[in-house]
Amino acid sequence: MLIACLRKCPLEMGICVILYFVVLGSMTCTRTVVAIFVEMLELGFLPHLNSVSHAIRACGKLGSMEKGMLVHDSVIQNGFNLHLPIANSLISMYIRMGRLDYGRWVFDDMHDRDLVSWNSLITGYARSGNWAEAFNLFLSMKKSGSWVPNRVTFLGLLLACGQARNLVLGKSIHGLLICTGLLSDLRLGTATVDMYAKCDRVECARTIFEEDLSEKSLVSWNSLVAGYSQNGYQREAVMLFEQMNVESNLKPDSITFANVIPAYASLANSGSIRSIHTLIIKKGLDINGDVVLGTAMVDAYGKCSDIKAAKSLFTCIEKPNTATMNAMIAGYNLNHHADKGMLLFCEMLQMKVFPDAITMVMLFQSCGELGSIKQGNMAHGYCLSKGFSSHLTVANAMIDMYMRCGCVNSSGLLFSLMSLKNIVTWNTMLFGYVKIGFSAMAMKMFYQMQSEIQYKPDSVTMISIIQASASVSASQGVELVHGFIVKLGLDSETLVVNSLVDAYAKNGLIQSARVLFTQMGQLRDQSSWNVMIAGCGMNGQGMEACKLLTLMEEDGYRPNSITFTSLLSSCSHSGLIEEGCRYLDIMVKKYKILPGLEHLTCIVDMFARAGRLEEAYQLIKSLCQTSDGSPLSNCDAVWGTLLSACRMNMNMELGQLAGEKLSELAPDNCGYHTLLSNLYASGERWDEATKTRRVFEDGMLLKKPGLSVVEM
DNA sequence: GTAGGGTTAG
Repeated sequence: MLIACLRKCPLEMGICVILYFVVLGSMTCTRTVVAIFVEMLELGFLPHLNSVSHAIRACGKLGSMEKGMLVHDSVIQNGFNLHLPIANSLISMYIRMGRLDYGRWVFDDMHDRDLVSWNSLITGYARSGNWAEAFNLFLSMKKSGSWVPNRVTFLGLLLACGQARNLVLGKSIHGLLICTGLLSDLRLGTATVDMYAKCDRVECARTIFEEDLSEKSLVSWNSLVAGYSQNGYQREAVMLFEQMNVESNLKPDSITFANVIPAYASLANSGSIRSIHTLIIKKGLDINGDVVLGTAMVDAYGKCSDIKAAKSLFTCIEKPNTATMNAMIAGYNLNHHADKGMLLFCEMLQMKVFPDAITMVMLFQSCGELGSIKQGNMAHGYCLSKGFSSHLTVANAMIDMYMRCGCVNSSGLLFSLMSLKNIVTWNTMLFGYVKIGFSAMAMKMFYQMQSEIQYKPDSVTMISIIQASASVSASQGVELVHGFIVKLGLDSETLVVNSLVDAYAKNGLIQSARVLFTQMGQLRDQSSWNVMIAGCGMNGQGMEACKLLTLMEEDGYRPNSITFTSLLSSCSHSGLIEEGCRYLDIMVKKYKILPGLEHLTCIVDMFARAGRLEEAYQLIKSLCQTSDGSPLSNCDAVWGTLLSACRMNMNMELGQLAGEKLSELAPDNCGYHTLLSNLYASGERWDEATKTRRVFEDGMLLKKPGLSVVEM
């Protein structure tokens, strides 16, 4: 309608209409600006310089390459390309459309350039991740000698430095900003904070954030939160986020959340992730529409073992992308639903969401978790066909998959064929060998690794080697590896030392374990205490274990579920029944920890060892049910322990009760049926023994393929 | 006319 009217109007009218819509500025108006301009061209009007400029910007905003090129054609036909601002507009139009190649073409074709031309292209390259070209252009600009970089140039360069993690150049720009006094500029100051954060120099970023930024924007806070979060400083990220909410009057946006959520996820439990979720909704942010935010939340739920919440959020995300899929598959793998992870991968292909190298890593994890070599081989084939197998992390995941599936030779072959390896490659092989009991092989690899100077053993390597050494030459092995650890300077790593304490204790060298534990001092964490308590237990020093709990509390550590498992097991091994019961009571009443299967099994085992089966039975009856009287899930293992104890003590009556309970709870489990049958047999109650055996032989078990009778 | 910040693995 409007265009029909225009046909009858003079040129000036067209320009006025264009200006009117430019001022209005909405997307529909932008479309109208382009439509009117194209119509004017078709009607043969010679466009005015001003309207050409507006039309170019409108095309960039619209992202229409077709219209953009049409306008570009008219520019050339009318010789407007010689006009510097018009050529510059064309460059930014193409950059906005993601066509840097066209932008560069316009740039190369220009007779005259100004600082804007250079800046547009430098920033364009930096934003698209081609930082090398951004630096090259900057050098050419300096070489031409006509231009002095301004704040826009520096913004582009800082962006490129961050992406390239080029700290040397980043620092020199920082220096230039100090000399020119530009650091006080909010945007430049923030960009400097961001550059240091991206180059893993969070402490420099923090100093500038606090000392040089007199005013802080939301982007300033977000950059620093991201810096902490992405460089492994989770606590600092969370603390800064909370500080921001208290100190500044800025409101966190979706980017703030996307940055801080991974930090919360690696620190917190699912409860606090749920509260973050509520907070996001309260702030009115669109978690389903913003795929980056949604993905971060799916991942966080997965990491905190709340797979239900992860799935229900995942299904609500409107346009899930590759990262979203990867996060969901990771969640499934982590929570023992690798089968679902694999299914999701297939769905992903159907939905035409294309897998990337990370997806491949996740897929191999699923195959490894399931021990499914058939699927693993298929995934390997897919990887080869899509060219992912040259990725180092993908190849590492593949080695791990073959190891987990028991195909040691395939892993070995892959390893020997890899021209590019890293420490993770070696660690994967080492850990794989240790897990399947090939300790000698692991030790051999460790020595081989040390002969190749480019691979320096790290704490992960040493934790595998500690385990391997213990089984290779028992006590001597641990001491030998301890020596290596000291030599490598890894004796200040808590995880490594905990592992050493554990290995000493497991090999009966409780005195060495104790000395090391005492030497740890500040290095001790909660796990150190747990390991030492368990170590005392397995060396028959139950009373020592109990004393350690008191010391642990005095040291300011709160015992957790694992602590009590170790302690109860210690009491059980040392026949300390009264102490065991007391600690169970302390665990429930003082520390509000609900007894899990592992605790109950220890307690039953403790009574059973002392032949006090009746008490064990009463205890299970009272503890193996939830508050509404229904049985606790998976509590068959506890009844199994009792049944086993009954057999040892020839207690027919209780054994029968336990057996009945088990046929209710785990009718499919061959082991329990055999155990009961053997109990009857040892009491010479042959009829019942035969009957029990027949129940499960005639029953569903034999109909299940793959199940075989396990003799106990 | 050019302008800073985000998700997934190891």
